[in-house]
Amino acid sequence: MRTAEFDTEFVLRQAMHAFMQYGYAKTSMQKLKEVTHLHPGSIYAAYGNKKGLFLAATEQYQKDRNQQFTALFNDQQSILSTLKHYLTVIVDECIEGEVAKVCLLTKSISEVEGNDPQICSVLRGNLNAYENALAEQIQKALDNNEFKSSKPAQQLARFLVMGIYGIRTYALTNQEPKSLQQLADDLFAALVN
Amino acid sequence: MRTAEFDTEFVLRQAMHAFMQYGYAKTSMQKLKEVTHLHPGSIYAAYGNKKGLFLAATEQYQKDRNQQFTALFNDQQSILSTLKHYLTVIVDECIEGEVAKVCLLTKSISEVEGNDPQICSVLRGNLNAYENALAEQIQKALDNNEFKSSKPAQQLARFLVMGIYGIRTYALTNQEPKSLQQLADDLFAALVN
DNA sequence: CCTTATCTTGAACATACATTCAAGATAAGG
DNA sequence: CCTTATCTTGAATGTATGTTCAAGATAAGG
Repeated sequence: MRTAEFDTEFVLRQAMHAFMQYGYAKTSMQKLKEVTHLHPGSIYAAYGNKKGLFLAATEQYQKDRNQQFTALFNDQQSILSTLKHYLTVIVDECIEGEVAKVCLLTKSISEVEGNDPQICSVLRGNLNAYENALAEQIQKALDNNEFKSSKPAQQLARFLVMGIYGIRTYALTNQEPKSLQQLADDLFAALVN
Repeated sequence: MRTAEFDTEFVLRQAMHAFMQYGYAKTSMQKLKEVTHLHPGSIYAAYGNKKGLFLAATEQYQKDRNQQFTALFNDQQSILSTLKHYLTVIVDECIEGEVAKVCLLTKSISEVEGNDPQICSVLRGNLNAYENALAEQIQKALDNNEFKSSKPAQQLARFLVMGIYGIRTYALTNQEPKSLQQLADDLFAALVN
């Protein structure tokens, strides 16, 4: 008997960042070996193949994001002000060069859409859950009378995620912080009006 | 002396669709050979390498899109109603299964961002030109008193392209036509309010 | 109609890729 | 402390990749 030695979270976060930087196809097993400090045998024993490692890394990504999201929205502030702050966090992510910068889920689904239904379905599920989490917060804000809207929370949440996806893509064409922050502000204003 | 035999537009459009479907990395020269009906020697003689073919296909894509854009906005309708119609065209593109479906420019820049500065710079230029073309139309609409806004045309155009990028990405997670059209309507409403 | 420049053809090449596997190492159970 | 199950190691494998190149085909110029 013997137990595995490597730190799963470390391995998955390293893999996750590689996939974010290079994309699914262009992240070679060679690269994954390097960043995880694992030998092929260990990777294949633990995750089956490259796709398995990717899906595990996606799960870790989702976990980390959920934790960040929950931490932000479980503070004592109003939901609306937290939402506004959340948008600036996303804008900052789009700017800073070394880390984060893109959303693993949207980047990957854009790449593999139409080519790998299995991966797509997992990513779609994660992104739908994200939309629902935002809808829940918006519903709470409406219930608290933080703002009024003629539209249901679900529709507002959909508009919000559309805007977030849009900002992330726009950031690939224009990194100017002022432009991105202005988009975030305009998006927030459009949401609560 | 001898002149090339193949139809450039056919070749580039075929390559363009392959890149749209599979992405830059996953579109093999094998596939490109098949869809263009060209032998490697001819491709390499005409375009240098895979990247050259991709850039040429991108140029063709931009030409085709410009033509569509100009045709739409040069009709006799008001700019605002044309814009509204343009958004439904985009929504339809996101839905129909066989053709178009994604924007070659945003899909590609998302894939190669951080890995191929040359391709990125070309794509960024094309996307900025797109934003400027929309800004021009919005400025015209403002000049014609089709609507009023406290924001300059450039800011409105930026918000609009953000929304378009967002709709396209959102469509990867949810293909329901009603949802997408509602996003387009909400986006339009946010723009002109 | 012959020459010559250029295009077409497709086999060949080196490289990079995802994956496998057998040998060696090591921790837990008795 | 020995056994054994499991993990680690890294060389090896077969395939797919982007690219090259030399031979054959063909259109234009004189």
